Amino acid sequence: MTASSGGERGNVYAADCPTRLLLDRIADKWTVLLLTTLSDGPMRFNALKRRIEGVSQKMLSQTLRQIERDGLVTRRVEPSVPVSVTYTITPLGQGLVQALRPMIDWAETRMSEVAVAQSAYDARSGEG
Amino acid sequence: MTASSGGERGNVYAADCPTRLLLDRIADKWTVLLLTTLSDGPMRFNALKRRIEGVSQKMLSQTLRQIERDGLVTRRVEPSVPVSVTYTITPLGQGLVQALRPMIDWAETRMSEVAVAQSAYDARSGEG
DNA sequence: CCTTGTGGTTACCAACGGGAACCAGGTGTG
DNA sequence: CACACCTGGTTCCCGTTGGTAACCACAAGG
Repeated sequence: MTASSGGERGNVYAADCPTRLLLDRIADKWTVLLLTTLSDGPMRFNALKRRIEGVSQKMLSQTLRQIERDGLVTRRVEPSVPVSVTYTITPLGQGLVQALRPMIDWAETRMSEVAVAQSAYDARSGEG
Repeated sequence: MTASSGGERGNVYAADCPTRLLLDRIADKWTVLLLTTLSDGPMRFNALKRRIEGVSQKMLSQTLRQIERDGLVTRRVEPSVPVSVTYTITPLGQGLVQALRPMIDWAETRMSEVAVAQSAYDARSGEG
């Protein structure tokens, strides 16, 4: 093991550690997809819904509320004819997106290797 | 928006995109905690259970099975007296841990700012 | 009047996750 | 020999979570 690689930094392993609680929240698929989408620029509720395939209104409003509370996005309501709600990423949220980028890059570049590993695993467990 | 920041890289927004499926899997709290723990060195089942507070045997074995299938860790069974099962991270898994590190660092350094934002939000929604 | 669009909330139900019991197989103890 | 105990799981039960779809309010358009 390469000395202090992953263990003693803060204490993410304690269930009561606030960093762990935050990590539980940002290591969430809808949060990641929403933040990366919003890092492209402000977007309205239904635009987000159309952009991110498979997200339900429920999870969309719920996750948006959550990341708004965390200070990662701001919610602006324009009292126009059909009321228009725009979500904008904050500098704090932009910082998180930068931190998430390596993970997304990894998923994109290493995906094929993972697929190969999965096939090998399935073949192994198939034969016994 | 800073040109190609978050949108057109692959197409993580399509539900059928394999990268999105992989992202859904690695953006998971137990996966993140397990991989970072194992990046410190091989560890046995119950050692992992003791180290990561709050994880159930069920989720532990389930998540370990999953990341083993993904080629991120290897599972070695030693037929010793009480059978001993050791999990070791693979080079592929180590690469992912490196990619996850910025996210964890962000959580640790920006946590206080998030806490402030939450208090502000709660105060706002409380009064109005 | 009904339909379309906005941004949600709510009811209902399936699926996921946690807790604890149970399992297998050998070891130590009385 | 019976019994509890260690290992690493799996299974059962149940509560919480998330998905589906309906409903809400409001205004424009036909």
